[in-house]
Amino acid sequence: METTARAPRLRADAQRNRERIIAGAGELISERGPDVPMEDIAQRAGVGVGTLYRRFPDRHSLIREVAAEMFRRGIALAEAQFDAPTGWDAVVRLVRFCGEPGLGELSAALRPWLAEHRDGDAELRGLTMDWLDRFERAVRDAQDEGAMRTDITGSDLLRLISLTTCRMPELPADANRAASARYLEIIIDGLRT
Amino acid sequence: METTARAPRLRADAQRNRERIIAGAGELISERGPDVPMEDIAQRAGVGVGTLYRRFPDRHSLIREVAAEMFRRGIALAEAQFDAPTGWDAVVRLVRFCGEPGLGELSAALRPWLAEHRDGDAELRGLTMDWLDRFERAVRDAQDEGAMRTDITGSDLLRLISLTTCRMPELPADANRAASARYLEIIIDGLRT
Amino acid sequence: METTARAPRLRADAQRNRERIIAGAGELISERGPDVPMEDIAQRAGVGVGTLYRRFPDRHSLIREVAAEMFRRGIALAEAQFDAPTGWDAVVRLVRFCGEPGLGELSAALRPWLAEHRDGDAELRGLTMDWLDRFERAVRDAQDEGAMRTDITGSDLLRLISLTTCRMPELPADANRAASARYLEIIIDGLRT
Amino acid sequence: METTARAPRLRADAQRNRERIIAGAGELISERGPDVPMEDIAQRAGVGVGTLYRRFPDRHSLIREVAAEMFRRGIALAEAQFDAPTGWDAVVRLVRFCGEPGLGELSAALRPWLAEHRDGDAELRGLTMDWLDRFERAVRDAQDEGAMRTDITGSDLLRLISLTTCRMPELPADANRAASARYLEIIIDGLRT
DNA sequence: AATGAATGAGATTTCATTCAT
DNA sequence: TATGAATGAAATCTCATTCAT
Repeated sequence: METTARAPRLRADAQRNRERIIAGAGELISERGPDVPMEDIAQRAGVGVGTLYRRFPDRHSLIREVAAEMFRRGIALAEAQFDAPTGWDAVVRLVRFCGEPGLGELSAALRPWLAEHRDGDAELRGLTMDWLDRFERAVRDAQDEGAMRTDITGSDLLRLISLTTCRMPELPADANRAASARYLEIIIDGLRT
Repeated sequence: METTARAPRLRADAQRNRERIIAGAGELISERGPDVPMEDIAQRAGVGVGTLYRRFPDRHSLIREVAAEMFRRGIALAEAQFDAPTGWDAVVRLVRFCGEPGLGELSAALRPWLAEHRDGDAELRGLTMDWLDRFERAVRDAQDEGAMRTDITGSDLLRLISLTTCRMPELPADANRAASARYLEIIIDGLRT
Repeated sequence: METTARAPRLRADAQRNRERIIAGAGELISERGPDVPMEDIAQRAGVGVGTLYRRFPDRHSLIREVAAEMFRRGIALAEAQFDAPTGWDAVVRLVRFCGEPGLGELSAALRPWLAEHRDGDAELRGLTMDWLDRFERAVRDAQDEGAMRTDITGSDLLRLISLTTCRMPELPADANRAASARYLEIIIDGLRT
Repeated sequence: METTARAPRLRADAQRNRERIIAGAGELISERGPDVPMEDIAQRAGVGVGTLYRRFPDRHSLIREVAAEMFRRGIALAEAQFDAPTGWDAVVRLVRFCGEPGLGELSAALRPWLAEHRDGDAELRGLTMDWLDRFERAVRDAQDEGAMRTDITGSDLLRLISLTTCRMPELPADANRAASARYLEIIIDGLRT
């Protein structure tokens, strides 16, 4: 199955570059926000700027793709949870996935950008709805099993998870890191019936 | 008592300019992030860039002041709660204050900047500690009164409040707004013993 | 009387820069076409690129202004011919003006650009119509005096004048120059009754 | 007889590519000037850039060939007029040929490029001289027959023909088209004795 | 002191040309 | 041989900061 679909299938090396660009861009955006220079992104991916621009005509379309890919990963993961032993396990895995440093930081860094652009972008809107949808379905399954408290919706839970990754500037850096892990466990515990 | 401390007290109009710049910068940073052009900030404040630079030698020192002022307002508010009828009332007011759209958005927008710069800036570090401190004191007072549950610290509460203002890009804009208000009430309710 | 009108009147030095930019851009475009680097245009005008861009937000709007100014000069000249002793003199002056190296070359160099953009630009359309109009009026005056043959319209004449400045690549450069001067005289002679 | 001369005769398909490139480049240059991207030229010709560069080592040599081919076609046409019933017929055909939309526009678009490069390029110089030569010979033949006025040389006539194709930006697009056809007829009529 | 013009370094983007597939 | 991916130099454009008015 294709990850990116569209367009007349890339040559193997080009596809590899595309993936490295998306991955590298994700890292850099996590570290330094969505304004990080295109040149740096190219460098991180080990390609020239030209290659970056051949794949993504401008910064906007690159960031868009980074965001889209992030949601696609989430959706694929949710999809894969069909074979999880129980619905509860599926939810726990999804929650941990969202809390992973890579993903949590990226999604925090993209939050303002997405708030600005999501509504004008049909595909992105579709992806976020899709993601939210599967996430909520997983939650409902766990609730139907009786394993998870029922006074919380999927989107409540997503919001709670974001606590995990946001760093409070009132606290020193290590206090933040410690708190994040702690919150993740608290949340998972708190979800049990 | 001086609001701004330091420096040889400004002429009245200069002081007014300074305030308009800080206020305007706060708004723009909330709307468009801390990279918004200096020229736009000056315009929003109704002054020329020259004036902006006369007051703040560079972008860093301006943002720093915007952040500092934000904490000073919080500290002043906490201070003023000495006369609140009960400690619980004081906490509720502080929580609502943090949830105010203006403030909540600004602090969300400044979060990455602060995470990056707070540690190298003694005054800012002092202010955040001071703010956190008074906030925690208010919490403790309310807890001592027996009005507030005791398994939550001041910094836990601050983090919880941030749920109130963060917009989830998975949700459409109005769903976010609705959720924010709802969370604020849930949090306040949930704090009661 | 203001040449450029619009906008809140520029400071004296800024106005001077604006004029130097337009003039320099006109020269460079004549010499090297409408694609000359903006950096070179700035340099020719003795300013930094930044200044160029402050005055003209992008290449398009600069070229547009160069073209507009060219037509404004033509219109002003036509206007000034009210006091020419006879209508015939007015026409001769206008014809020579169009044939002047500065103007003729610029208008030749701008021809493709204008063909592409004139129709989408109301002000430019207005200016070209205005110019054509006054030119034709001058022609009619000379014809009414009986000094000029009547089987040629203003726009025919304009087209003829363009012969004067276009260089035929089939001929060596000096043959072209010689031919140009010769054509100008032939045209003027040929217009007499 | 070879059209392209030089080089070790191309394979049939390579030859076809070469021709499509020249043709496509001619069209694009007419439409968008000699700076049109190489990638677009390749696309118009239905080949990859690589193929384009295999045939023409750089942009200069491509445009050079487009121009050369244009002159070669003119020369061939003039050559073919040996069998025209009269010299006058030959001239009329040549004039119409130069006025053809495809050719007229291309030659107008190439004019500045040729003015810049012709002198440094012996083959191009030779071709233009050759073309001019045969054109003038045709004119002389017609004049010798007594069918054409004698106060006009071949190069005057070429210049006149350019009136036919040049678009005056002072006029709207359709006025230009109408005028072009009209001029062509006027010129042919005007050439008669 | 206030203004907004000027500057130029740096970011974005394009495209001629080379080279791996 | 044909293709189109990769490259990087050069162009466009933005904006923090300085400086003349």
